[in-house]
Amino acid sequence: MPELPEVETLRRDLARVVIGKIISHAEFLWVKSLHFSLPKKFNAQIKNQKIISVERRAKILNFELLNNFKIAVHLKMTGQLIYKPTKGKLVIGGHPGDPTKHTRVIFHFTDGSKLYFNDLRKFGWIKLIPNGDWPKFTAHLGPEPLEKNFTLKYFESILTKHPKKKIKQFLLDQTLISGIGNIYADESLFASKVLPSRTVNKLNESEINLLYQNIKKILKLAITKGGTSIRDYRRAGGEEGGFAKFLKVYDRAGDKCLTCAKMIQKVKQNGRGTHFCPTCQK
DNA sequence: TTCAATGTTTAGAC
DNA sequence: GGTCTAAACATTGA
Repeated sequence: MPELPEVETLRRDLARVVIGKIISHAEFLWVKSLHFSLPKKFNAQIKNQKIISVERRAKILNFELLNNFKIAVHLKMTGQLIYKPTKGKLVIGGHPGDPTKHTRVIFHFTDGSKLYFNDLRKFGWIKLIPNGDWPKFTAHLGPEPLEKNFTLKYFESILTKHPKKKIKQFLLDQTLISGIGNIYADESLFASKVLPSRTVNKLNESEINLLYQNIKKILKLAITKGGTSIRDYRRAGGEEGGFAKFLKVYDRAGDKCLTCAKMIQKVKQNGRGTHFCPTCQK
């Protein structure tokens, strides 16, 4: 599921409803979502703590606590964070307001509202990170593509350092740029008329410039639409994101290219499903 | 029924 | 070291 636009959408959704709330405790239906920490220890640290902000770094979402800890959440492929107000219903398969069979963790707030962490495939994780450990915890992540430090100059410099890599795998490398995943890699390459299989050192100056601009443009647009729901991704209220209908190649294998009407192709490239138009992309 | 596919990350192999 | 594969896991659709 979630790439930068989806996590950012969730961050905004959740910031509106959980800032200022006090956590009473977390309930673990699947303890391994905590990875190698223990529920007892985790709960001791978060009990009665106020959430002061909700942040995002790459595809990681953080709940900042007043005691200088962060609850960091990675949704990996199928994670969801669904907020359930004290009153009112929530719409996600089944009875409104109930946890699903994939609910792994429930955060309980003192006002009776709840936050469900659902994760079908159980790849996602929740960790408690002291603020002081955060820099080294995120040290491996490249710059945010929508921040000022992601300059064209930087983009060119990392391209130069990885001349032999295929451009799609380059875009997916979180140590170089953080937040791009399979959907937005394919979409950015289509918009730039570059085949995913192209080698980095074969890109010309105008293609590099176009790709740089398109990455930012598409990520921003996807955020304004609330991200892309293909299967599992949901916003904090349980709704689907609105960007799926704007996809040009991702999940459109066999459909007509919207530019040239030829069929969109799908191949497996380095283990990832990869969509492209064989005519428009060179 | 069986097999391959799924939006991520990373340890381990070469 | 760079680069690639497989694995963490459950479900769905061909």
